[in-house]
Amino acid sequence: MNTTSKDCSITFDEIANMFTPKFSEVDLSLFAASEHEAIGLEHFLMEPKCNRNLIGVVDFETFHSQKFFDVEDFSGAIEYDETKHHCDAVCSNSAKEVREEKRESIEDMLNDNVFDGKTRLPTTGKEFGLESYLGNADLESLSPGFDERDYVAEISYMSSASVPALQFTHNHNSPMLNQMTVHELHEAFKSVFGRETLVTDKQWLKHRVLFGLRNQVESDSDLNHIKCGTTSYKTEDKTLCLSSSDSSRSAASSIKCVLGDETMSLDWHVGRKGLAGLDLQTTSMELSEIELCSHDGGDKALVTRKRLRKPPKRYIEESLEANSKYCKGKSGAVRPRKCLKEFGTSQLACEDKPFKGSCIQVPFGLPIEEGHVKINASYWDSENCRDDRISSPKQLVTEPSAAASQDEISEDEHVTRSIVRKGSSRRKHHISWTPSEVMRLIEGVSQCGVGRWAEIKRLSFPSSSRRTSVDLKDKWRNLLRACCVQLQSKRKVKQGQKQASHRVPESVLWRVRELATTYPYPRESNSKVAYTAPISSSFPAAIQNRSVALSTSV
DNA sequence: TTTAGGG
DNA sequence: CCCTAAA
Repeated sequence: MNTTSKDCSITFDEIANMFTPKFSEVDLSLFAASEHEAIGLEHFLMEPKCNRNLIGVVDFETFHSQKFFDVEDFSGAIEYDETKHHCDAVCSNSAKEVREEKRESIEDMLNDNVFDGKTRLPTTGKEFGLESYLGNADLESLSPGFDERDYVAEISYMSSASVPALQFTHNHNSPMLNQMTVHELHEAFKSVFGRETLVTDKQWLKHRVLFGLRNQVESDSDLNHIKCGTTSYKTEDKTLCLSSSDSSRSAASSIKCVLGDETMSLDWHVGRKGLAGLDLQTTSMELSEIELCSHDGGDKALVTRKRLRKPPKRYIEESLEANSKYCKGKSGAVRPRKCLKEFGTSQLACEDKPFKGSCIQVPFGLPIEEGHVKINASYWDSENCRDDRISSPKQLVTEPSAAASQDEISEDEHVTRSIVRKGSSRRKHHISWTPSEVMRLIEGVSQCGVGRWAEIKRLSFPSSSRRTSVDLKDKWRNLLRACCVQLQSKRKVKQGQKQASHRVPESVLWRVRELATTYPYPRESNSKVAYTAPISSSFPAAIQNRSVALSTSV
């Protein structure tokens, strides 16, 4: 957008400034159309009267690169049905109405299409026709009955005799036109547009002639393309067009001069680029590069300019991944295990950070954190009643009582809800161990022994997708730890009921201990065994019996 | 794949 | 719970 202020001297500075902040928010793809800005400005802004509404036009041209050409053609006296149609419709309104309308439409357009960071390249012919027309109408304060074919000439009539305020540096280098007198320019204008103009300003005439010529040339060869309105603006061969353009012989030569000029204006670059037959999208891309090149560095290495491409596939995938992950986490969905490896590091970044300690498996006997799912005594009381069959309607997360065989499902439900409750600070995929699971784990350990987690899983957690052997191992480790801690704390400090309610029932702990002694677990077992010895005397009879039964059953 | 162990 | 090394 800097280009705007550059290209358009003085008068446009203000406008450029107005744009600058907006553009900074948009992604670079916007530059795709920036070169048209210059064109559009050249084309329309030369008109003395148009300053006030320049913004709309500039924006429009800027961000609708495709349309630009059509606009050009339109003003260049091209038979454009679509445009005509709209012209007729719009012309029924008063000039002021049109102006307001156009203003609004352009603003909307900008808001909708530009500032969301995307330049909507594909546009329908109708859309374009209307918009472009409105843009022009506003500029020129068109009167009813206006015919698009006479558009340019009309501008001449309508415009005051004041000197065009805008000058464009890249148009100053047309030797031929520069040498022409006003009269000659008028002649040229006439030959190009088919009618005369009252404007006597040399610069204005020069620009008009240039653009008119160009439009003619392009329209001659590209009328079909233009008619589509939506389609790419493809030019076959500019040179051919020129020679075949008999509507203005002198103009043709002028164009040649321009083309041959070193300081060829950007729009000509555009035109040439278009020759390559690129489709519109590509073309606009190229154009943006050109624009950037010629204005930023001024170097001519147009081709080598780094493209402002869409983000690489990988980037997109990662973004999507992140988004979906985010959604998943929000909804508390249980992620399939498989995903773990696929998501790898990025997952780490997401999950490990917020986790940090707040998501550690609730250690039985330890005070449970605020946000955690609360397992009150009743939870375990019901558990204690008789082994596997836990149904604890009192759980905070009202889990429907279910048979042990079914609690996979009910537990899933429970877990899902738990996660939601836990909030964002919680680890995403934490699944609380239910009493039934713990009991089954203990059962499994008692039968298979510590360390045979895969087997335990097969026996006690069949078809459970969410408890892997690793999970069992971890849980067992945690149980041992909890057991140790709880017993220890129990000895040291006589805690009130409150804490007791959060504890894993001693029966469970005892069983764990029992099993631990039977199947020593590396490290933990050592320290624990050493520690357990003195306690064993305090075994509750009932539990002890059961523990013995369990341990001996293996 | 499973297990052990660190984080 | 996650991750990884080792078996």
